[in-house]
Amino acid sequence: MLQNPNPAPAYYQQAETLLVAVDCIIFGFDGEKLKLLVFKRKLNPFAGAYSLIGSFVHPSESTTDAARRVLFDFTGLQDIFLEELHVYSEVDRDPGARCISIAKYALIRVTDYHKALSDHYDTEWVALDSLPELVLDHNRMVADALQRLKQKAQFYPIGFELLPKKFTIPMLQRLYEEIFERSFDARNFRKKLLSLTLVKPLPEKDRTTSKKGSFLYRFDYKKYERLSKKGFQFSLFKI
Amino acid sequence: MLQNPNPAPAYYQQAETLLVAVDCIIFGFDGEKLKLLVFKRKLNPFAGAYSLIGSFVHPSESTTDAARRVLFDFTGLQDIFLEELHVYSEVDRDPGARCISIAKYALIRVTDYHKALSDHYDTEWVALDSLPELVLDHNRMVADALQRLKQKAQFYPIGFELLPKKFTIPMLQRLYEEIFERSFDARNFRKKLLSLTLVKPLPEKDRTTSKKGSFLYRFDYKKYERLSKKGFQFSLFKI
DNA sequence: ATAATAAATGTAATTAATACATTTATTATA
DNA sequence: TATAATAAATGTATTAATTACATTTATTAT
Repeated sequence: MLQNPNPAPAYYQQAETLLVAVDCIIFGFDGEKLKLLVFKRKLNPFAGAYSLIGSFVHPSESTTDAARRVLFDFTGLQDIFLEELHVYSEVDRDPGARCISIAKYALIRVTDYHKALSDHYDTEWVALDSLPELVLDHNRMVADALQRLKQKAQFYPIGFELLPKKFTIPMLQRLYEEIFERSFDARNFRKKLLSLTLVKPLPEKDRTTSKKGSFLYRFDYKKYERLSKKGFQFSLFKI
Repeated sequence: MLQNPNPAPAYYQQAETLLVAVDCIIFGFDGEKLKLLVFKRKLNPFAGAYSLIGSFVHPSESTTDAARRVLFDFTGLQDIFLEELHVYSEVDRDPGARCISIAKYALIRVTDYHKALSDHYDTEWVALDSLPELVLDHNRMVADALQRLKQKAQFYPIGFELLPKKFTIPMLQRLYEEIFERSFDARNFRKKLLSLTLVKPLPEKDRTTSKKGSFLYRFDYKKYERLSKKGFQFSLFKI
């Protein structure tokens, strides 16, 4: 990286600064439905209304730092899937101030979340198909994030971030059916998944959904990384 | 959208503001090679160095407005493909000031650019495989944009934004070979393209590259929009 | 012992992708 | 005016991937 040869503070000083926020679209899957974690605001502005979980970005942190900070504060979770969605910067998007928001979406394992200790009891999981009205442009952010989730999940194995680390094939199928709003043939789904050889069978069964029980599997992230470096393209179905 | 019921300026006033910039990764294709439009800085900071084309975001404009403003200033072009790439916000990314940059990539038709009158003669097209060193984290931005271009071009018909509106099939194939750094079989490429029925044949030929001449086609954006709303997924090849 | 339930399994038919060589239209040159 | 040179255009057979579809299995509760 070139180092600045002639620092010219005047160049920067004549530019105007803006408020910069991050807002997190936090998805979860309870085994049945896709859910969104929202925040019921206790304080102004927008006291009593629902909003995404967010914060202003401090000068001493990157936008990723800020997002991870609020995710930790609100869920107690670290090391979760987090990816930038889009910058929302319309001049009139926030009537309170000129503020741009960098939206990021996160995928969390609801099972881990339940265990995690959070000091926030003002968060709520809501079903994506019956979202409340959210403040500002947050409903738009959620709609965009959902579209991105669909796009991304079609060619990247990010669905596994929403399941417990040990999952069954029927669980994964239900998640895919929920994300893509369509059904899959159980035989073909299983066959295609196993043909990728990216899930490792475990000698254990999950017995919460049937008497027979269903074998548990684990996604092999290392193998996926190796293959994708060689040009492998993950996909479980053709549109 | 909920309107702010209790404006609370104090909430905003206690937050710190940041400098926000946009930087544009501008791709072009000259029929042979992928090119990047860069700016040779005449003034400080970084006088004499190469940089992406960018600007600070004014409080009175969105980040898209800002990007379109600089694109127009530097190329004279409007209505070009422009999409957000990523927010670069590492605390130490700019030694001159705490400044985040929203990188956007643009695809332009070099043929149009040559015609456009621009009052900037300090821009240069450089080949992507022999990029100069750029200021700050701009080389990283270009690398990320190139990766995004590959990803996006695989499932969206954005390659057509880099070609003249009337193009030949061999031209398109050369562009794809350049983007994906691989070769395609001319028969299979043509067959696949025509099977999508998204390019309309014209009764004209381009004779700049052969004595025989090659028929010109036009991409049918309206048909593509219609089909993609029904779930159609554009793709010219399997990885 | 039987009923009930979700999990697990295989094959044939269809569709899509790949590999591969010759002819065509045209211009420049002998 | 015949020939050489050049890039464009074309078809088929093989292989791989996707789809459609119905029965058996393991287990628990009755």
